[in-house]
Amino acid sequence: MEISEKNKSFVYHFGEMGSKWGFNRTVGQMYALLVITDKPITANELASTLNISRGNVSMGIKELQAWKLVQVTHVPGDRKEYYNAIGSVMDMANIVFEERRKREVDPTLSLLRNLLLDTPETDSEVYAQQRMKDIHDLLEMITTWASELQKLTPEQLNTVMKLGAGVTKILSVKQALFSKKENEH
Amino acid sequence: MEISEKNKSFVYHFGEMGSKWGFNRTVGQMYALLVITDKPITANELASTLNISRGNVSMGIKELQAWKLVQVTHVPGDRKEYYNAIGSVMDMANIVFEERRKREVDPTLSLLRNLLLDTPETDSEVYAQQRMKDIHDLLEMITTWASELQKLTPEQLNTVMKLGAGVTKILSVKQALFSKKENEH
DNA sequence: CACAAGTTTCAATAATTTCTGAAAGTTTAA
DNA sequence: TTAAACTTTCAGAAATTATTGAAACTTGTG
Repeated sequence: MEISEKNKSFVYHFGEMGSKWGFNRTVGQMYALLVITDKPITANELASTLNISRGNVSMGIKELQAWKLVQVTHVPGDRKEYYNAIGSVMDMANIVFEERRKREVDPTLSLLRNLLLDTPETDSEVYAQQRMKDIHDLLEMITTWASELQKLTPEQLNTVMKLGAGVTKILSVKQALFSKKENEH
Repeated sequence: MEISEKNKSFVYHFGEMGSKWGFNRTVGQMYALLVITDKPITANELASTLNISRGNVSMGIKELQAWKLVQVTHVPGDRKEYYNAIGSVMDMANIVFEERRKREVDPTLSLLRNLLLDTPETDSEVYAQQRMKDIHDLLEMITTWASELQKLTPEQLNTVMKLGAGVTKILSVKQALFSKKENEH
């Protein structure tokens, strides 16, 4: 499979980025290539295009499947497996966030809850626990919010996202509604 | 410096987590220890408490300072440097997000903008560019949102977070109000 | 200045992670 | 049932990253 210079720089860049987001370089490259390629690709094509071994591709695909980021398809009359990236870019982001929540945030919350169970004795224990509670509450707020957002339909989500700079305006609208309702009582 | 079993498990856990968030294990441990410790700590205390070398501490502190996550203080009549974690837990989260944006997202956006400059020729180029554009737009949206949220006061932020999916309700009300005003013209 | 009390640097080494490629495993079809 | 066409596995090699510790550096003080 031939790859253009542009696509090459995209693929290499996301290889490096991947390594900061929980994948290794080659897994990042494989996924990047799958994302920008229209038709499904075989393992051998991935290997030769990226100059990596066949075994490495096999393990990388396995990992991407564990992340639910790639799909296997078959071409009639062909025994090879064809791989492609699942869903829209937004879907991908959701999957990665969700999966990292499960792998990193959930165990952290569970540890923190445990550590927060019994009451602190000394001043320094009080301090440490307060910090742990702050971390716990922040993580919980972020994950709650994220899962709320994931409940929205794509259109609703889009509306909310486009809001951008307007968040504060919404707050004032809410304020207005709220005080109005209060007055009606 | 003595460290309780609880604090030890906190510190070790955040050492592992740190390695998924852009730090290495010992830097994560050092930071975790600084975060839950009330009074500032010396480099030698960090080294002996965490069983790591003095040189390692020196490099770790340097990195945490580059992230603007720790501060140096001095005790009168003492030549040693005392370190402590800067700000609230929310401040820390903001700093880490902001810094990762600078280091990872900004270069990615700049690469993508470059790749999107000239017009695609073939169908597969059109497809690749569309994907790159989707990624670009999503990253831009997320960073816009993040910087908006950072501008909010803790209370406002809390309101927005608690609002969650309820944002859409407010939005539809806003929509209604807006079109009413339009009609009044 | 000279020295003591500290911190930083960095070459060498250790630890960890990633990658390869050959062998083993699986599946389909004749 | 056999063989061809493919995929997976995994031990060892290579590459990368983290850590140590001793030497160099810096700074404050008598």
